[in-house]
Amino acid sequence: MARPPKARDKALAAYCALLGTEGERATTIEAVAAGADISKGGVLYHFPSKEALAEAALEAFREECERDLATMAEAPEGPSRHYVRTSWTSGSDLDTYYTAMVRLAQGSWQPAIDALEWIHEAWLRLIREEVGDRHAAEAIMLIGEGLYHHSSMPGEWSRGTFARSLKQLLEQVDRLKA
Amino acid sequence: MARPPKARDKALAAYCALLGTEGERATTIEAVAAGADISKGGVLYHFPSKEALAEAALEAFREECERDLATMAEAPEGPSRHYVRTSWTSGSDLDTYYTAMVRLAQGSWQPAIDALEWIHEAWLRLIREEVGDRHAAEAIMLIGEGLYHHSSMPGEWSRGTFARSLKQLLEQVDRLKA
DNA sequence: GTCTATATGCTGATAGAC
DNA sequence: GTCTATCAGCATATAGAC
Repeated sequence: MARPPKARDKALAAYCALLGTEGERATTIEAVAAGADISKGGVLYHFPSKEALAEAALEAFREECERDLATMAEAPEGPSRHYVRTSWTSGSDLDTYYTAMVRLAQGSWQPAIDALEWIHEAWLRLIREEVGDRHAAEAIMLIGEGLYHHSSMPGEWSRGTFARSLKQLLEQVDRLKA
Repeated sequence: MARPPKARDKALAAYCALLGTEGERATTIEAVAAGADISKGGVLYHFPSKEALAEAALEAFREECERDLATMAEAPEGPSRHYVRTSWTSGSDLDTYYTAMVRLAQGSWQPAIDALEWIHEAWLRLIREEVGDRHAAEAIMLIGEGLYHHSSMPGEWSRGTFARSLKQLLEQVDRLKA
């Protein structure tokens, strides 16, 4: 796994992006191949089954999470602000993998459900270490989740409304921290 | 439409429930028929195509929304608390239809996207009329959205964590209102 | 109004050429 | 490693019996 073939990476990226933007139903192997600009056979060489794609996405997600937890724990602005700010989908790798995991969990794929529970628990723990009050920490986390939920939704209204408000929303977070 | 056949209602309910619990991929006409305890042909008599099911769900959603907006506007506890409290999925009709709409929107179905933008805008307007400050209102709405997002997710952690906290989360809402 | 049986097309996966 | 060709199975939808 030192240097995975480029086609493999492209296919995995296309798979995650498609899940997020088009949903599980539209995320066929053929669509993944088209998105990655390779053939169906090419995809199935690197990922022998469709579930293998999901498993690879899961592993990549876990790796990005470890990285994110480290950054969040040491963020100069504090974990709460870091968490809420980055919940507004910015197109980062973590965003893409997280959205893909949510779609897979919504399709009742147990490994994704487990991974999401694990990361939510970890995120909440970091926020709570900063904030102290358990329920203020939960409220802050939920603001982040709400932001994610809106930003990962198709349509323009959410984007217009909350993108403009991010800075002031972080001030609401400060009010809850106090 | 005075008294729609019972089988029709059962099929529509099964369709919405399946979308929420199992996802779009698992929501096949056969699964809907099984959930409603009728045959595939029976489903397709009342809903000539799969999209007809989605359209019926959309209309039912809109009706529930009108009802909810009226209740929310006149809630003795105030729109904010009402909104956040009912965002924690209770199994109401609105919950079921809303979750179904979210899944359809995530599958890029434009009518669902439009309907969700409309209701979010309406909810935010009511909260803002009570709260005054635009960004406090947005934060409150996002707490509700976060709650919905967690409660509609499979898995036990969210349920255990937030179900116990609802009362104290409403106190956080009060802090933001002030 | 509801059923069974069937046609058609799409999706996941395999085989084998290059 | 990547492609094309092909198969088996499944999902949507239709036809027609009851």
